[in-house]
Amino acid sequence: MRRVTIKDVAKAAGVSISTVSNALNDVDVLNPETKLHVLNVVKKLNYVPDLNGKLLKSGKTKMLGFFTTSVAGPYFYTLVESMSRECDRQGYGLNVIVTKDHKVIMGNILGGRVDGVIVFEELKIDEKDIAAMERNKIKTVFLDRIVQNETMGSIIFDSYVAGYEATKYLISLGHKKIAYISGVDTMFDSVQRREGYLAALREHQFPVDENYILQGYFEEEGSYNAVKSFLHMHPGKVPDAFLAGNDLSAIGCIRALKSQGYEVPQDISVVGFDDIEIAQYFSPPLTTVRNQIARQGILVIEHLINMIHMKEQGKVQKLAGELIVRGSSHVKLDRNYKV
Amino acid sequence: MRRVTIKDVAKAAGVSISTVSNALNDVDVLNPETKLHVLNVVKKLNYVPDLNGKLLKSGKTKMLGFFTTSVAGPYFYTLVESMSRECDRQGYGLNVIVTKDHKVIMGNILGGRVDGVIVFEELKIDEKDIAAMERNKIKTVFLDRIVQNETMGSIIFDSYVAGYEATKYLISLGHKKIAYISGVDTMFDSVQRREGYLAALREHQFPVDENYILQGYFEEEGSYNAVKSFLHMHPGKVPDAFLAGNDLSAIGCIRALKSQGYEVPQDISVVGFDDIEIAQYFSPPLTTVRNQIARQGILVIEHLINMIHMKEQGKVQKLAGELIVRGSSHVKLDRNYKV
DNA sequence: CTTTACAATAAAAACGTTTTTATGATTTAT
DNA sequence: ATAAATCATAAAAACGTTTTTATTGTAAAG
Repeated sequence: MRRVTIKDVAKAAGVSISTVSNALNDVDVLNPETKLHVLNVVKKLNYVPDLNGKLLKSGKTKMLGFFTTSVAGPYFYTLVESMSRECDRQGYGLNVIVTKDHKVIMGNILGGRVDGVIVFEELKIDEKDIAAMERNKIKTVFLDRIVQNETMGSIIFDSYVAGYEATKYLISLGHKKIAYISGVDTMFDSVQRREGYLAALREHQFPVDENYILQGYFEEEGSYNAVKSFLHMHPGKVPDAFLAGNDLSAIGCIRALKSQGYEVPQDISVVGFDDIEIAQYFSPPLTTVRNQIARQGILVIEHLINMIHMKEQGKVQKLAGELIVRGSSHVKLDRNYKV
Repeated sequence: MRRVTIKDVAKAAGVSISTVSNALNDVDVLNPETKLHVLNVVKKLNYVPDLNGKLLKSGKTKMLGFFTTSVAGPYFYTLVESMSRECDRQGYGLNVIVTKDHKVIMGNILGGRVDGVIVFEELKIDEKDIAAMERNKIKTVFLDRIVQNETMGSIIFDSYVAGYEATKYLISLGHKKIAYISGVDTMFDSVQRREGYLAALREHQFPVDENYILQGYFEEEGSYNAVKSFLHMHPGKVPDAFLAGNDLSAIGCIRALKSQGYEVPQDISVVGFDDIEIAQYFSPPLTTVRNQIARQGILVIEHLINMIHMKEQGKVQKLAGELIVRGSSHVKLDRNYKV
């Protein structure tokens, strides 16, 4: 049984296909009776317009494409969920393409299957690809790097501000000796967070002690070792607080502190970044700076659709983090004051 | 700057468009020299075939559509991740449509934008819709209900067996007063699990007490409240064990129990379903029945693509769960026995 | 040599729409 | 009363491909 097309409807209704099209698309040029008649035939034949024929003519797919190497984990599903909802709200669909196949990626992007593109996928799309996309005026939003031109923008987290705000928060609790557990020095986020931390210290005229910057490699184990060996080597200068490069580091840090008999947060406050899922279930629950993922998703779609509608050119937006205060941080207690 | 089409390539290469098409699609009818020449021009002009023109002709989009009301939470992202990978492996793309708009859903399904459909979306698609899909021979796999005909199949978890087995496990630990924290009554899984639970009770001639069936709505908060108010209203009949409709409910349940001074698992055992990521990090680590979600994702795509390739007719597959015993369950201790 | 077969390429049809242009019948204006 | 404007609908073109059919020119067969 063949698909019912507009032709079949036209024949059955005894009109031309243009009349059927007009009736369906509410073009007010038709005799109301004709229109009604056509719509009745449409219903009787269970006709549903083929979207492919439609889009071939219009050139618009009403679909956005999200290209990524994975959708696993809380970051991604929150992002996808939020993007999807915003797409739906604006009458678009979201195409999630999970692949590492460069040919598939570029074929889909340049092949006109989507009206706009969201890219999260480190390193795979190189300068040449971006040039090709720019040439074809493919509207694009990048999530993992900064690109900006007429048809391309970026929405990234402001790790600098996050580091700065987290440090200021610790200072506001009365802490004076604040250590930072660094991640990987080649990573943008890690460096930015540290710079924010240093800026906050400088602003308050706190001395910057190089020894207070540990290397935790963004991992629980690395952080655990770094903190433990620090405590061992500098028993006289135990910090009031640790700012860990991410939540995993914070967990490692807390474990190390506990193993040496310190209480968190009574003796020492610890703050992390990311608000990973276990953060709230950890003991103590982590104070951390959360990426506003859902908000990022909405901004991405808004910006993309604005570019598609030519209401906006590509721009770079930085999203501030959100401090979630939980149990791992505490106002500094006077040493002589017994709880 | 207009899009580069096959016409432009033909003109630039001095050949017909059919020759260009043949060169691109590796039809071995062309003079090798001609082919090479054409491909060079293609490269020079940065021509990329428009997928829409292509699919209009072929009638194949090489896209599968996943229709759902949400992608949030570990179940969905694991499923989407696994389906995506399998799609990618088989040369398909996955279209994730998150919407509650019935018109959008049916328009996309019947509009031929995808070659196959995966549906997870309670209640929205009714019998009439299914009839329309069957009439149009839309290849479909349902995840939340049983449908079977030539072009439609289902892959579901055997929640009944899971509920039954989990309950039997609790009974085997010596528990007698087992409560069930229900999810949403309109959801197939929730009902099935409860039926399995009831069947196990009946099999052991345990009385079924309606008060022991709480409403947790598949959420931590809902479960927390349900358990807390139960303990408040029936202080005399505290259960030995709770079977929670999913892991989130189990967590809410344990929190509620702890807040009232009960120890898990020493005083009360708690078992959940799903084995979400935090299940193993929770304190205590959750005993739970694991859905083989990743496996389900692969089976879905396999079945769907088989139907598309006419290698298979619709079938119903039930996937058994797997009991993961962790710290939240414990053999029943005699009340007089002091640990 | 002429016919037939074949190879290589070009031309045309098709996919299902929307949109532009054309046509014929009324109505309005002069 | 005739030309112009309007209305309702039909016909045709277009979107970018693939596929089918047609047209060459050349080689093999008789």
